[in-house]
Amino acid sequence: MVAVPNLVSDAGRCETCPIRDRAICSYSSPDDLVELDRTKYYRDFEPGEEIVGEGEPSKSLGSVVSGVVALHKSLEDGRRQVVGLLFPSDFIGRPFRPRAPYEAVAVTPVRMCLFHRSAFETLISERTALQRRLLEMTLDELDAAREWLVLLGRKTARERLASFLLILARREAKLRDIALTSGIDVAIPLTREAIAEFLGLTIETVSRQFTSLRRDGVIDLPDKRSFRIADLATLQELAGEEDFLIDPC
Amino acid sequence: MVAVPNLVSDAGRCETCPIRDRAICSYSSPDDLVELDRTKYYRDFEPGEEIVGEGEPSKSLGSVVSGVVALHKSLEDGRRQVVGLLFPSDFIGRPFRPRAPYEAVAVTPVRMCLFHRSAFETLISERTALQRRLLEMTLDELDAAREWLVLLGRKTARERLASFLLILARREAKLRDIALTSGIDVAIPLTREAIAEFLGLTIETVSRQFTSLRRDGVIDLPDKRSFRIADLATLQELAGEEDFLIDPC
DNA sequence: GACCGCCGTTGATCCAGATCAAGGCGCTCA
DNA sequence: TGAGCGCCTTGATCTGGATCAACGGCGGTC
Repeated sequence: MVAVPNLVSDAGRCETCPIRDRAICSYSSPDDLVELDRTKYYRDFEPGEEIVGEGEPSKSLGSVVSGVVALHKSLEDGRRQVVGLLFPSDFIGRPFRPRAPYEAVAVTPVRMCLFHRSAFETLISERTALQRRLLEMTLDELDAAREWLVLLGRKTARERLASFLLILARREAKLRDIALTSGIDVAIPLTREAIAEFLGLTIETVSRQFTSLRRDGVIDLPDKRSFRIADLATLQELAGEEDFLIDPC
Repeated sequence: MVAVPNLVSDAGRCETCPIRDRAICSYSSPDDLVELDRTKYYRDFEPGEEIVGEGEPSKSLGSVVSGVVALHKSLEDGRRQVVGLLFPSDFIGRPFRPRAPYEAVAVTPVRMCLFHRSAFETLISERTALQRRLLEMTLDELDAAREWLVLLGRKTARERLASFLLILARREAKLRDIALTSGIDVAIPLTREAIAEFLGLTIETVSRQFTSLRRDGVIDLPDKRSFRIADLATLQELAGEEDFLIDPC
């Protein structure tokens, strides 16, 4: 631990950024990029560390560079629901509104590319490419949230887990630039508890559904933090939607 | 019934529009407004009439001027979930993406202020006030959708109905420009079935919860299409969130 | 190398809400 | 005026997932 443990002094320039072509900056001109480069800063977070507090005024906002972030909302009595799962290139924060209506927590080690709120609000007002990209990303996230409403409102526990596993598998396939087929091995970056909070279930039910899908030959479970698709068709049928998208990269 | 029954030839100009100061045009300059006025057209829809089909390429998009619109998504076996309830000034449609991932249906008689897709995409690219406003409205809708995720993921049937009734009551209070207090009378513009599809419940459960809230002195039910708040504090406590917003007008 | 704490699994039981079933009420239309 | 129908309510029963409880494995630590 050093004095300012999480501030990354120089982690690279925008041109070589791994999320350059998918994040909020992807429509930005070289000229814009110089400005972004000057204004941005990186910060790292430990698993479990809070990135934005629920209802707190957040001073900064920005993109996930690496790792996984969960957005939580809670009821007073402690019931919790994950309302969003963010992967690299996803954007966190609400320009033009100081306080976030949810809590953002690092699920894995996370690196964020951040802007101070006021600086970002200036940037986005002046650089229309940024605004346009943020609008598109927000519309995609809204579509994804609405898909999730169907899952929470109407799907069974088994269907929910199948949907979740397919999201992870699609991400993995896209990342490794391979087709989504039976046999693919996929990492599960969440604990059973986080999965339960995401799916609107309890941890016990999630565990039982894992076991049940394995017993029925839909998936293999080499260990607790990964799975292998044994029967893609069945998994897709269970998930109930061909072109499901939660993570609109 | 005339030849073109739903097209409203001249229903007014933008300056006198009832949603002028809340809709997507609310940041638009007088100059912008002239352009909008020239491009827009009105169309009326009957209750039950489809405004946009699920997965269909939609040729137009625009704002709800009056009435209530529900956004539906369905699973193959017919399970349905309402993923959004839109009131006057809310915007329907997805610029830069031709097909809607949901079905929009008029719940009451509805008047829409519409633009042809290509005309709107040109407009929004040229007029940054429009784009900025659409971004804000989309961010608000995303927040509202995430509130709804908590409702569907974690709330009981009773809490769900209480949350729904409070949304209606807040709208009514704002519309009539009065404080939200016990005693307020509120119209219910939805059938029990539509409410059930919104709350992720069955029609029987919704009906039972209405009866139960009435029996417990939380609400009165003068008739099936309205209610009166008898005990606001209890209703709010049940809903579980002080500053709940689903309709971000 | 024994203890502890965390995470996940499994079993037993319970219960909120779904499902199945039967009317009731207020319309429209013949 | 009464048949038919849409909408809603109420009752009886069933069940998927929650809850309560026990335990197993595994990594860290003294």
